[in-house]
Amino acid sequence: MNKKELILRTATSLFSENGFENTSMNQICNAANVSKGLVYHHFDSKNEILVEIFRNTTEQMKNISSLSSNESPSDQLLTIIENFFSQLEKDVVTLRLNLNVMFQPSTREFLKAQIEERSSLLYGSVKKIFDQIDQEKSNALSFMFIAELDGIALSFLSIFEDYPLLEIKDQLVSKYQSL
Amino acid sequence: MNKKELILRTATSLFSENGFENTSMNQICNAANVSKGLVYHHFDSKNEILVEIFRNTTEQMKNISSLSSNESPSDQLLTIIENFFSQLEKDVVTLRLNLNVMFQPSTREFLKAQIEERSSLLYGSVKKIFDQIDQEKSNALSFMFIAELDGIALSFLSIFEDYPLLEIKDQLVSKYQSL
Amino acid sequence: MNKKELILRTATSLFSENGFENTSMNQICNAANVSKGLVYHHFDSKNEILVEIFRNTTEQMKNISSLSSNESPSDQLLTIIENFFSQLEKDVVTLRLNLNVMFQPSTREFLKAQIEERSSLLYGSVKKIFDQIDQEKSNALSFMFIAELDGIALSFLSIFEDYPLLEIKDQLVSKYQSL
Amino acid sequence: MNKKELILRTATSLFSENGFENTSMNQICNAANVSKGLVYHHFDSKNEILVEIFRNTTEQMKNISSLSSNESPSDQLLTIIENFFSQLEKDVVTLRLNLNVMFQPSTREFLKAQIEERSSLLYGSVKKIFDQIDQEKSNALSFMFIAELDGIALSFLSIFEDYPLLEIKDQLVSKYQSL
DNA sequence: TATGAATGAGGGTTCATTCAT
DNA sequence: CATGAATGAACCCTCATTCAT
Repeated sequence: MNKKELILRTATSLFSENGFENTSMNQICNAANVSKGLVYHHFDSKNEILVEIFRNTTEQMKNISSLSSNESPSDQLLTIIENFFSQLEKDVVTLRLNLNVMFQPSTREFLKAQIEERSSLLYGSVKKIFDQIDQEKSNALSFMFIAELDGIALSFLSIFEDYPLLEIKDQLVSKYQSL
Repeated sequence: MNKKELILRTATSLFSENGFENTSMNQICNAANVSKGLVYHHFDSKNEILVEIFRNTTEQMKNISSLSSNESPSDQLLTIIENFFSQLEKDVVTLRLNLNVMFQPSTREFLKAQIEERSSLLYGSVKKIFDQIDQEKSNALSFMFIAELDGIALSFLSIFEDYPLLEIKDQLVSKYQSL
Repeated sequence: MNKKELILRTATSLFSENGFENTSMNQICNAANVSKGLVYHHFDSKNEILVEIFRNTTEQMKNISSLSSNESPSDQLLTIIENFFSQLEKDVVTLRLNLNVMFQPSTREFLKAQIEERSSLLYGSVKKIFDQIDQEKSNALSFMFIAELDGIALSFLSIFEDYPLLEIKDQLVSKYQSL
Repeated sequence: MNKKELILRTATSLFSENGFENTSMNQICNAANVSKGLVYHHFDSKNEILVEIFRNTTEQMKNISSLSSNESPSDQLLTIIENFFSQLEKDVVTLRLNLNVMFQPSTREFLKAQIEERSSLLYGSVKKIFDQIDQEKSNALSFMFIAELDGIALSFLSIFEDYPLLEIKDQLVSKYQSL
């Protein structure tokens, strides 16, 4: 079995559960049943582990979002919404880690480049869609659309069990399919 | 000036800037030009400082939101929106600290009670308004409304300088004033 | 009892015995019967301890060398020689530490300023004497004189028990008193 | 090129530059572009690398010093002086390494035998010369002569660029050729 | 010869907290 | 109300060395 991958997975779940700063290298080693030396053999630093986790996630996002389509604008939006909600249910771990890391000044700092890459990636593809709908307002509309998704993710993560995910999704779908 | 207040203010700005976990008691003492003993005279622990900061902010929020009104539902929403955006511009420090603290599992843990109080406070007042608009969907509409605000705050904090705050606000206003 | 002084003394003897790099903070703490935290309360880093030790020694050297005199040049040289040999016998610990630290690139690096200060201090006072003896050759003579002392210290430290310190001293004295 | 030789050379220059304790096996491997396994295939330990470097240097010294001659005592001294100064200019790396290693208690310990061998080698050949000059004082004279050379090396390494090597050499030459 | 994954003890440093004054 | 010496556990990281391939 690939130890490096194991470390990465273990770290991801620990970072997500305890937060990056509150996860020690020792915890990772113990959880992965691996020596400290090995972790540092594969990764330059604790930061670097997070960077690699982030890099991988970004890569996945790219692959998903690159599926260009010939659908109508509103259908494209619906696809994004669909992906977003299924992601939300499937991978709370990654979501929680992302938010933790983005609002922790120290981690945000050294992930800056990647965070910005992701932002512009998402913004770019959304903007392209809204350009077809309303050239003039497309900027604000794009930001609004993204803010809605972000806000839902944020609320969902905060309340979690009781969050009416389905109702909210219907709300969004009905709003954007009529465009 | 009151030393306790001074410590509180200093801690707030440091927590916001570096994150709670990355701010040491030493830093607070140095920045406030105060001895360690004094800080522990006023506060039981580092956690307790954060708790008190949070308590104060919550208190302010209560005062603001308690301004009950006889306005129409949409006007009430507009008032909330108005408050929200002015708060956004005025007090980025507090906003950043809130988000940092909410997505850090360790801090989230011991602020749980207060976080939930705030949530239900906000949800309660918003729900009351949407009940007047659409009894049936009011739950989803409330969550959606809150998600929009949260999402805007989040995006704003991420992008910051270039965020089209005014356009977004107009977008929101025009959406909710027509209800 | 002054704990800071205790730490300093303990560190000096350990550094001298094991070398700076091979003395751990743990060893210092144990030997001084003091907690790690206290050491870092008084000193910013392990390096800083060495810097302070060096600073103190430099200060002592200054006090000794500043005793200006109205003696003849050769008598002044004899005084220096006298001081040097008594120092050699009295404080092997400091001597060994100095040499260790000066020929360890890492330590030499951060003590650079002080090492240079000492060098020029010694050179300055020796040069002043040789200027009175032979203006033209005073530079080379000074360097030669210093080299002799350094070389003796070095050899003495290497061989130690069997080193004919007295004979060597006589040799030097008879050489320089005839000037 | 012979990999073992390559490792030896790389280690020599790294040890000289950073000091023995501050050079890691990893650095050596990277600098020599060689795997860890290979280094440990050729050398039992890090210490053993240093031992072998030292052994080689000692061997060279032996070869040089064994050139017995029928010259006059003072001419023999001049030859030694000549060799010493040319060595000084040619191979600062080795000189620096030697001094580093000799004043680091840990390394000194396991090189003890070789260091003593060198000392007695040098002392022996110098003593033999001074015996011809002044039987009675030859011991002190020998130590003095060696101390002068050591001291010059030491000063030279400390000051380096600005050291008046030539003047000093002249000084020495004129002193010993008149014997 | 040659590689590099894997170990684990130990390195320097930070930090919230306590307590005598 | 105010100081700062003192603690000790925990932190991230380095390192010489081993071993299967």
